[in-house]
Amino acid sequence: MAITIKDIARESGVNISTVSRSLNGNYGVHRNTRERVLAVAHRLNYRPNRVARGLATGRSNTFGLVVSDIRNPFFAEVARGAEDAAYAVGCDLVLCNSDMDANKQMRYMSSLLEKCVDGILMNSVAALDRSQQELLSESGIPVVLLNRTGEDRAFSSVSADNFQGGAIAGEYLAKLGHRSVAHLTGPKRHGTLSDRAGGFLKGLDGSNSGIAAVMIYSEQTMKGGYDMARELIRSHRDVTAIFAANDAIAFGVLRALLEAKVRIPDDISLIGFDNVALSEVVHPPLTTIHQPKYEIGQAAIEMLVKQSKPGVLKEIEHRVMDVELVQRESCRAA
Amino acid sequence: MAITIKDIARESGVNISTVSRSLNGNYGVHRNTRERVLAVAHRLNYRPNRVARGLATGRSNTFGLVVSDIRNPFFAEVARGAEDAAYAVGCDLVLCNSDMDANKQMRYMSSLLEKCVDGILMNSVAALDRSQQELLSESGIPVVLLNRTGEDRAFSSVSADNFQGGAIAGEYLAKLGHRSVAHLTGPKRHGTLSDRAGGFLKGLDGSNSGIAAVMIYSEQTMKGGYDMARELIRSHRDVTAIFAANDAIAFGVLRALLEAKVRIPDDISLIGFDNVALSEVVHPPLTTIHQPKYEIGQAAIEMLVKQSKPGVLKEIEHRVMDVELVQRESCRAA
DNA sequence: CTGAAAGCGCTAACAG
DNA sequence: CTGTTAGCGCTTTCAG
Repeated sequence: MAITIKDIARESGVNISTVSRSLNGNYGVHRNTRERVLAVAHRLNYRPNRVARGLATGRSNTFGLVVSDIRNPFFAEVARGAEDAAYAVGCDLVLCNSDMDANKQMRYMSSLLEKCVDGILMNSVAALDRSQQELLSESGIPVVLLNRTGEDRAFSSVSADNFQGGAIAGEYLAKLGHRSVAHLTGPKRHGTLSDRAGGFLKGLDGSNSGIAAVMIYSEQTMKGGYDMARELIRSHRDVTAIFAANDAIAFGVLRALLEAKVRIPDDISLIGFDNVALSEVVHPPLTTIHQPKYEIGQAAIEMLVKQSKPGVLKEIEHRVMDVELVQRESCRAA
Repeated sequence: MAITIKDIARESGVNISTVSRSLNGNYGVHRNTRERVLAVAHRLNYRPNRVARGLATGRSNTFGLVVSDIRNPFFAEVARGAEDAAYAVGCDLVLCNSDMDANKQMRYMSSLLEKCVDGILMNSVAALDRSQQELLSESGIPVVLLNRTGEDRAFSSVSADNFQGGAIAGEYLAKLGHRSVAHLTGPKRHGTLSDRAGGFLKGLDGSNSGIAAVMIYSEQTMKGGYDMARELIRSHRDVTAIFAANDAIAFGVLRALLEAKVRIPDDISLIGFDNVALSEVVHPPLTTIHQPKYEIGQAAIEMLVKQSKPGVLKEIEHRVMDVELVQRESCRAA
């Protein structure tokens, strides 16, 4: 049987509420009493029961983290930032993998609410549907959405400045003198990716040189990148630069071009987005747009912490983080 | 205010204990009563409070997962397997990153115990020290160690068959006709890595051809691999094959050899260990020893689930998972 | 089959 | 400053 405040109360000859007070805040309790109590607690190797405390206070000091798949390096990085931020304030994180499956996501949300988490950080399947929105609003629990700026205005969000990132990529390629470029990306209507595409076009256009951009849509994976690149070199032999909507796509492109004996950057320049760890490992090291993944996770938890403070009226907040160009070796002047 | 069994009891004109019984499917309640109660619960959109239940039952339906860093693809994969297994039995996982720091690890263990988790899965910093062992044993909570077979016989463990994996690598290289090989690995005294090294020597030796193996020790990271490879090609020009103790090291080797214009596999063959996702993406695709990461996480949680069942006397269990050779393009006959 | 009642371990008024 | 007393929401004897 674990030892409880009751034991330490008996042992130190005070009431359990005095023990509780001594253990927690510095409210009115005599120095000597507190020290005695603390000593006993230490001697008995007391370990508070956080479940009981949670039931009594209504706060669990736990946040839920719902990502599509923790194996995705992007989310692993976000998760690490989130976990560190939670650890810093004495909270912990329960990990959920939704696989972008609306049902699973719903089940996880229920489960998290039942556990009385103090907040939820998630990259939702898509804009939340009505039942999910209701579930969350009614619960009154703070939520921060990942990569969902703009939509779901009912909830806070944090994401990178995807539009700006796309624009930087476009400007960079234009400045290097590329006049025939391609953008390889995921599904056409995908918030994050659409922003990158829009920014890219805007960036290219900034040079006022009437650059043509061929857009190819597929899966936002390495396989998708591989397929799109093969299609591209078959159908558009004049393209001299490619902007891949994320690094995974870029890796697929790398592979396809390598197989086709198209040299990077000599024949075609390539720029990615994300700056995942591997991007500096591949050959040639990938020039890409850095997105502050760790900081995104961190910021999200900080928002949750702030919003979950009792007495704080939670106003929704949209935070967008800066991105930046990381020049490596996959791009050169046309 | 969330609705509780009290509300649904009042609403359906029965006692809360009947509600509890109906909800939990425990027998001893009339069909009609149960159905009526369930209907009301549904109508009121009842959501059980798992914290309260946890306090009453002493079980939290939560497991702790302590890894050094979730950004390490190996652990991300293990975590995914673990999370899926937990999800399957209605439990969830709290994620902890220890950074291989004994203090952090200790803090996390305390925190998990305070939360009354039903079990802990962890890759410990090293053999657990006395205070940690005591803490865990006294808590009586089941623990499964990752990659720690053999040591800490006081706790269960699950890991890949590292010795066997090393042996396979050794046999493979020997069979390809390599007579001068090198093993690039991490710290000399590292359980997992030592097993791989030992297996490797054994595998080479099986060919009875007196193969010489130069051993180089450094960090088990890409950087370590890079450094070791540079040292190797400077000091041992005769080596024709390298066994990297893990894929990260192998990636570093890849990079170093590429820079030094040493061709793989034409000049030097390279084999890794782990079979992380990237290993088939790099150039050339890496031949490596596959280790069932997902299954390891899964198996570990299953062991925890079994051991945490009330009434089951927990006997420690050591499970070692099979590994296998994945032939790709980084090795060729000498 | 169902109700009453006693907690699980801790916090938080409210008295003194 | 400290003790008393209610609960938090749910499970679980024990009666009936």
